[in-house]
Amino acid sequence: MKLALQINMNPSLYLRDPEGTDLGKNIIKHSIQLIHDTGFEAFTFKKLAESIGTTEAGVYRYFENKHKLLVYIISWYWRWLDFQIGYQTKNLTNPVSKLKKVITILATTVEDDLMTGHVDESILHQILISEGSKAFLTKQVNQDNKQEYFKPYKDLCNTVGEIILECNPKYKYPHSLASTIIEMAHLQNFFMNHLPLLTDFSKSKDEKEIIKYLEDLVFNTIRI
Amino acid sequence: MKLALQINMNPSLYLRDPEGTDLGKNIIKHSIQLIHDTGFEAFTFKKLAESIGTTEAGVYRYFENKHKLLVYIISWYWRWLDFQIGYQTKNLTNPVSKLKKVITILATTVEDDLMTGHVDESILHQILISEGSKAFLTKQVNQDNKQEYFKPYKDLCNTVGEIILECNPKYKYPHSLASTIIEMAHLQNFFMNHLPLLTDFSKSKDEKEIIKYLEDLVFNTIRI
DNA sequence: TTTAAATAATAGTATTACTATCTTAAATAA
DNA sequence: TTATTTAAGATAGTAATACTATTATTTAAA
Repeated sequence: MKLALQINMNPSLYLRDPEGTDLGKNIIKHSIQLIHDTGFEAFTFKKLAESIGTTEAGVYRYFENKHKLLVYIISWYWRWLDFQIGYQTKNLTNPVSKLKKVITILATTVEDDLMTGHVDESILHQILISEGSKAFLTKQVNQDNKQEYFKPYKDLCNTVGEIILECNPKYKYPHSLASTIIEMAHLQNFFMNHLPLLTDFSKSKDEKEIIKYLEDLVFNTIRI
Repeated sequence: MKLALQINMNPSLYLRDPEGTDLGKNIIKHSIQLIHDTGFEAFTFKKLAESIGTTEAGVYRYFENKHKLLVYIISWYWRWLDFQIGYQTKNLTNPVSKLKKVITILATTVEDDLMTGHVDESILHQILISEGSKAFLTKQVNQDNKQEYFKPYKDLCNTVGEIILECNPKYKYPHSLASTIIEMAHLQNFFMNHLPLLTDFSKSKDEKEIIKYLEDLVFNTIRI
């Protein structure tokens, strides 16, 4: 018996549902690995096809282009994070503990979740750090947004915003603070590892420091 | 008589100094316009050459590739911001006023500075919002960093960090908070205009709201 | 005035980002 | 069981990108 967590995705992101076939699952699995290894700029469908053992045309039958594949992968992770937050905070009654949990989830490199066979969440977390913002920092962002490509991000932001409001119902900027926490959980990690002088964690290079920084930022801001 | 502000750039960013010739200045001027119009992904040296009225080979004599040109442009703006902050805060004695000034400078779309003939700062500000993080979110970030490409960003971050410490010498994360302010001044602007549900400024779409959010964030965090 | 340097003009290459077509293999329906 | 749809594999082709190289022409400095 195998438990499976099914995350449902926006169908206009793909031509054929990658969850439905072995080749599809391989496309997801190998693209996560390859984007992580080479970076999104150098990532091509040809290299992906080679690493799977299929042809370029085979990949194109599933995804129109590499941008949509990136958005697929990134928004999959946003949904997964949203699910994790719901799951890991559902028994907590104290909103401050909830928010601390949220920060920890966002800022910690996760272990591979066995409930999602072909997706390695620990690599996905790295991709979100390095490539995440490339999903929306494009000229087509408004069109993509109309197609609801970023709904998972908005949902995640909303979940976090709700918890912020539980801590302090009068706080005026719950969504902005939520997106700040999410983005900074990733960006401070990138800076810590690659441009350490932009952070105060250059010595330890420890994720726990990022968590402490974010907790200090958030709880002072909402005055807890 | 013409006042000119000369910003000195890292020579390993270019093959020939673009500040030294008309063609060079045209490359900077038109690339700022073209990157803004088409986005960095669609920006090519061929299109740039056409818009200038020169040839592709002409551009390649100045810059090895479009990534270096982007880093050149972005780091020019970091330096300019750093200069602006120094200039506009030098007569302020109160550190809190200084920090407010900094936030305003970072979050406000500037007007074209006439001291820098061929550079339009208001467009550059837009480029920083949409393309800025692409300068460092690459696989080559460590190499680029060794070449000191991001020194202007670090200097800027340090300037802001110093002012934070003037406000509260005991605050523990001046660099991280500085990079958070800089990044969020840009990203909240992008979200406000393209993904408004990730912010709390969806109705007004007013930069002043971002400033208020950042001031609230910063001064509560450092407990002023 | 000579000479060196910068630019313009042109051509060429490997790779990328696709599209199209045709064949084969596997699953399903009649 | 056969017929038929459907997915996958194999191959080819194209326009654009990201360069490099070569030669000719103009401009500027010695």
